[in-house]
Amino acid sequence: MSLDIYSAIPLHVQLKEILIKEIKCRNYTDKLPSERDLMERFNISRTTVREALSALVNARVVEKIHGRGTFITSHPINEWLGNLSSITEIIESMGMEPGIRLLFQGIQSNPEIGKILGVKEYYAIERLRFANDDPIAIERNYYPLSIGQKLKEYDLNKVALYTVLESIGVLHEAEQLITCTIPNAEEAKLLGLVENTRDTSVLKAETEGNTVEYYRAIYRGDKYAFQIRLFRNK
Amino acid sequence: MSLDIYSAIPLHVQLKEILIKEIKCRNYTDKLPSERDLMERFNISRTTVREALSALVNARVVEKIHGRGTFITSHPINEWLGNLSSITEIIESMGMEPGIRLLFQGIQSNPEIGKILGVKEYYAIERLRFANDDPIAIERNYYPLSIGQKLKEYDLNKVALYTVLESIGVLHEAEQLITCTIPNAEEAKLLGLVENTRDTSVLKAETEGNTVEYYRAIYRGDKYAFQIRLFRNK
DNA sequence: AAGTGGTCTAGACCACGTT
DNA sequence: ACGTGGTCTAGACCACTTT
Repeated sequence: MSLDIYSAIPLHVQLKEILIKEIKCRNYTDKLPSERDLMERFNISRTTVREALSALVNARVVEKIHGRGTFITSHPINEWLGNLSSITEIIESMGMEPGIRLLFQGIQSNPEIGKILGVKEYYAIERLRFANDDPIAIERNYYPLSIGQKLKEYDLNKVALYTVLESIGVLHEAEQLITCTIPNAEEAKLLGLVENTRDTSVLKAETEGNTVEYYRAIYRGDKYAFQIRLFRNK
Repeated sequence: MSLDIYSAIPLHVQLKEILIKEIKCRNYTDKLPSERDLMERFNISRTTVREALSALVNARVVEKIHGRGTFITSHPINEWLGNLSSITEIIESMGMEPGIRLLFQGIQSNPEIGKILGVKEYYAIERLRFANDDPIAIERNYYPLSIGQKLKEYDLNKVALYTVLESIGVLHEAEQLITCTIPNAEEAKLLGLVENTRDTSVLKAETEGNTVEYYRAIYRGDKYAFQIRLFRNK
């Protein structure tokens, strides 16, 4: 793996992505190579190395310790687990009935997403989430094709996804590839329920006298992931 | 306002703090000086300027637009205000009675915290927060000694802190130095109410049949601040 | 003493947006 | 054309940690 100095993608971004991949592949047990090592290995200046590392520090992927080195904060799998079923859990805890409708299931090849996942094609599942019959979010999950093959057999209109993943024994591999989004402002409007207030990160919906608020809550990796927080007003 | 090159505080940190101050004092209506302007004004390299600005971008205080300049995202003071009293507000909005008990008030000198604040000694206030007589959080606020001097005279068992800060006219300076934490797992256990579930960022408490959940929610500035979200389960 | 990250410089060229 | 931020270099010295 090396950098392409003719690429339009900045070197520090390229390096960052390589490091993320290597961390995910467990190439480092705990500690990353030193900044000067990376500098030599990729033939770039230390500033550029530090720029890449800064992004990772910022994304909480690694942590720097003065005089000791750069360390992987934790393998992010466990944290993901909590999020997988959280929409259902939170809706339930509000005394509302969670619902799911499958929008799409099959192979996709969006280059932007493929780049993040590190593959060309992937298995996508898009589902509309409900709380008391009110659509509140679009959830998207992306998996490697191998896992998608196994998912075909299940009725994803009813079953919680992570239950399926667990039952076919691929929960841990699958986790790293999942992204889950709430609607952005445009999508939300299409759903007919959301009014953009301050910025795209805080949305409000009025359903049956209940004000439901959405917050950006979880930052993961180098891209945003979203988790829903519901507040029932009264 | 200028930089002290002999100070132990890095130049980019000094610059960052000056810029924060100037933003809060409304010295800029919308747009910050260009990187090259700041470079000349403070006699530092552009790298250092960019390092300071990066921290502000990261903290969502400013936003950079390629080819146009660096812009203030929004005057961040109001948002802070919301957080200052948010614990009280949220408890009230749940129909519960908020309470406060002062645990400690005085000068402290924890090196770790001092480092964050950029001083050796600081004035600390630790308060236990209640919802319906149930302790739910420990709140810690740190201030420069000058402000602490003035805070001594108030009964912090009763008064909302930000009301005091406002009345003595130091709200704006104080803001940057406040940190507010919910109990970590260990502390929570000492409070006798919380069971750690998945990780330290999600805690649950069962009080009088109500399940209360705590979430890390808000990232502000260069350090973490925390905001509590309560969910009453029916 | 050696290795690590932290800070800082001076200068270069590129890409984008406004005038 | 000009000003802006974006990227990148090569080198320096400091502060902290381990050996």
